[in-house]
Amino acid sequence: MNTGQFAFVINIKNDKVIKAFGERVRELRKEKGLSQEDLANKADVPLSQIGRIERGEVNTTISTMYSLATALELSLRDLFA
Amino acid sequence: MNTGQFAFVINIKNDKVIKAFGERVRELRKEKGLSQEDLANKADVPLSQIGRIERGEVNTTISTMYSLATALELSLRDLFA
DNA sequence: TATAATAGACGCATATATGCGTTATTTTAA
DNA sequence: TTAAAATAACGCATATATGCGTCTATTATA
Repeated sequence: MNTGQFAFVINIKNDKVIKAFGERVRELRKEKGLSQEDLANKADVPLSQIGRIERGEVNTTISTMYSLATALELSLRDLFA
Repeated sequence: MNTGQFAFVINIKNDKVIKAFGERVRELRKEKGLSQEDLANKADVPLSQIGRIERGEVNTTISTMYSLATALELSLRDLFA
């Protein structure tokens, strides 16, 4: 009958770090008074990607991190608490 | 006749940051007196990947960066000069 | 030298980040 | 409560990071 519920969990490795990074980006973005769209435009990173990053859904690359840091007027170092 | 030479350049975006990161990893690894293989084992990152990272050939993810930082007994923050 | 240790350089498969677009949901303000 | 703004959540294509293995080249040491 197959009426059950299903859940899938993928990509567990260092998952807490990824979540924490997303929260940090969100926090920094708000401190600067930017919307996700503002940040997307400034950093030249797609809006949908900003969302995925902040929700901790993706394992962001250093290149994207650098684009975000620059848009937030921070050093790469300061992206990390 | 097509006897010329060809060269391909890919993935230019933030390329200097990627190079600088590789150099930083190499420097920190040597400071700790570790071979690439030592670091690969400690961080549970494939040896070939350590090489690619140090040579600036790959756009490393935060998850891998965290594994490296931990193996080097550093914070993620300190992976950046 | 030679030998070992280390690093570089491939090739290949798989997983997934990115990039772009669209629609739904939630939040904020009027 | 309604409209607008912001964010979430999809779908899909493409590029590429990772993971694993193997082989070559370089460097250090006996």
